[in-house]
Amino acid sequence: MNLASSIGLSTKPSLPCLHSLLNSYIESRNRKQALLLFRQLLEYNVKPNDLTFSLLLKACTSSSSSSSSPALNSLNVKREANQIHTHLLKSGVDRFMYVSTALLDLYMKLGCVRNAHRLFDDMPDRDVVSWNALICGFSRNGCDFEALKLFVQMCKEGFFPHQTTLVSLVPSCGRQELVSQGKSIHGFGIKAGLYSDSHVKNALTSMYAKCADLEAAEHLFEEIVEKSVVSWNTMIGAYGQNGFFDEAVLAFKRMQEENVPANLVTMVSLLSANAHPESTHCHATKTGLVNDASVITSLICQYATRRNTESGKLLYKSLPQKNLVSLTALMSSYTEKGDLFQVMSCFAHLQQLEMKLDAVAMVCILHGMKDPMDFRLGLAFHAYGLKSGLSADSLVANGLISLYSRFDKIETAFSLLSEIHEKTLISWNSLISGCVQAGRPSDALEVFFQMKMSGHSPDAITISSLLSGCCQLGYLQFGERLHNYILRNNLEVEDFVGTALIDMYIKCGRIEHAERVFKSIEEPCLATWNSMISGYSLYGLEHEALACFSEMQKQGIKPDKITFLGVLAACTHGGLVQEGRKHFQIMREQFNMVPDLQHYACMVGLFGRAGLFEEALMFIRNMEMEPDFAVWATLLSACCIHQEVKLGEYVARKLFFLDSNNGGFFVLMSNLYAVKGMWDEVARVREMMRESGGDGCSGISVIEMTSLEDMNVNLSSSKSSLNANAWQPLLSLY
DNA sequence: ATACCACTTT
Repeated sequence: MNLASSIGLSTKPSLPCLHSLLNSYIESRNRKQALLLFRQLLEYNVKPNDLTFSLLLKACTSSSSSSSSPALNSLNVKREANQIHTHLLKSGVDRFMYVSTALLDLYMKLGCVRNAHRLFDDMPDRDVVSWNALICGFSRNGCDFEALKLFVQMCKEGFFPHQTTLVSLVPSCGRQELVSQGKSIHGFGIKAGLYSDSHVKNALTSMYAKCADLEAAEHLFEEIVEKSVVSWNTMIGAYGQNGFFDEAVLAFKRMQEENVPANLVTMVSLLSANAHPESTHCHATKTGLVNDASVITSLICQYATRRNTESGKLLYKSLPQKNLVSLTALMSSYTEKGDLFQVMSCFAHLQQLEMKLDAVAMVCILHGMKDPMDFRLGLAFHAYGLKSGLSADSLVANGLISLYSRFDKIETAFSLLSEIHEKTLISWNSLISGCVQAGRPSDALEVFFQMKMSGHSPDAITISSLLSGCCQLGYLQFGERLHNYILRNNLEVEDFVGTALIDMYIKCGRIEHAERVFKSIEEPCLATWNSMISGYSLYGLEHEALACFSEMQKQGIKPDKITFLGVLAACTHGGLVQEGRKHFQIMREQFNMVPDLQHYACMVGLFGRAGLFEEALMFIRNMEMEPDFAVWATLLSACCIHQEVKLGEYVARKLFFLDSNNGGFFVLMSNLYAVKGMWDEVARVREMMRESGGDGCSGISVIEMTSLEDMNVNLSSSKSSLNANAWQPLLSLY
């Protein structure tokens, strides 16, 4: 095929003419056309010179650095770079330092660090710019130590760094271990007079922010006289990355007051700092930035975390070029909502577009399967993972482990774990928390011992999973050992571990220990407050629960539905009718929450126990949803307390029609008749119970010996009463 | 003529 005709040239073109064509392709960022033109030039036997190669390389770099080109790292592009390299050597243009430097830069942008380094070594001459390109390349490809070493080597060889050198090198120090190197470079810049450039200050600001030294970042930022968009973006990002979300939004406002127009990075940084998607969306629409794919994706993500799937969907539709990241964000918002159907239609959409899942998208889908009905679907995606090779990815493997354990297929989860070559702590944690969530805490402990034997040390996630396993088993002693482990290893008692510890002590009957842990936490999070409130409530300490609730609000923590469940339960246990009414009202009116059935059941219990049956019935009538079994059962148990036979019978009938298999109400009814001495009725209920095949209630209690001495006594006196084997691993734990 | 700072999804 004649390439010339495809481009539209019929006669042998002159070199200047080709150069001006190349220039136009650079402007339109058309890498493909530039390459075609180059091939055509070779067909016509036109000899390219240094400028030709310079333009060609420029066309390649400018196109691949733009985010619109998804194939940045594709094999094709790398092969093209190699071919250009060959032609460059053949035509002897490699003697031009600037052309070789441009090629070096292209290699670095494609991630071919070794090729770039070799090219640098082969260069007969180098200047500061070649050194800069090399250092920058290493730095951008994550080879931070090498970048620093090269900087030293460059200085030793007598090249004096430019401001550009520093700008390229400083990002390599954006991690805590290298902060002192970063400070040295900062000092070097001041001494060497390379400090006037705002680029250097921007880079340093960002570096300090990444090292979590926000004060230094702020200080530098204020030093910048002419703050550019990049300076502002850096500072917004700095606040966001360090969790100072309000400050990020304030910085954005200041930026607007100083009339610096925002760009797409501003929007993205602002959104990643948890800014309101609505107002950011509005700003992006006004400025036209909403047409940018990365802005749209960030918006979808932010809407997703707020479960606004509708806006996410609309935004996704507005994308001219669909991409997997946006779709994953959309899928995760459906996952959060528990709408697996929508997740699946996203997947179907993805297949229509002939896109493939990546590890993140796969994990997102796996995460969405929670219902036992979804298990077959889970198997199908496991198969997808095997066929596509995704299941080899550690993220996916861990996702599969927790999927199988969620469906109570612990054995499969075990074998998946055993197939992982390099088991990470995360893999072990997936299985441990999977076992706990599947209600198999003993298996979780078993896995934990295996993990210890394979040489891994537990982290906060391991510990908190195991602690919640202890709750299920009532293993106070093991819980205490875990607490000791935390203290001995100086693990931070933060949100998860703190809450798990408090829960464990509460469930194991040690409210005073729970209290002590709670008081040791400086800034308890919502979940921690919730645990403490419902703990007090469980122990019948209603006044402590209410005091805790008001203290929490004083600290500026906004309660959620779970908080109110604890608060209402406390009122119910303590018979605080007025307080209960008040808090129910606060929940609805002040916090705009729609109560769940559990909240209603609590209130019905509150009224019922106080003997306010009329109010209880009125309350049920006014509910905005159908009362469920628990709501009526609560009322029935209140009838037992107050020996309300007539109402009890009415409620029992309701319960029977709601769920005749749940025999709990037979027992309640029989108790009610027994209290009243209505023995014939008792017999009748017992008969009905036998007929229905239910056994009333089956329950288990878990208790634990309080000290090792007690246990040893028990073990020696009657071994059969306690499973000694179960304890052995606990005793030889550390 | 060649090099540079700010950036999202589990």
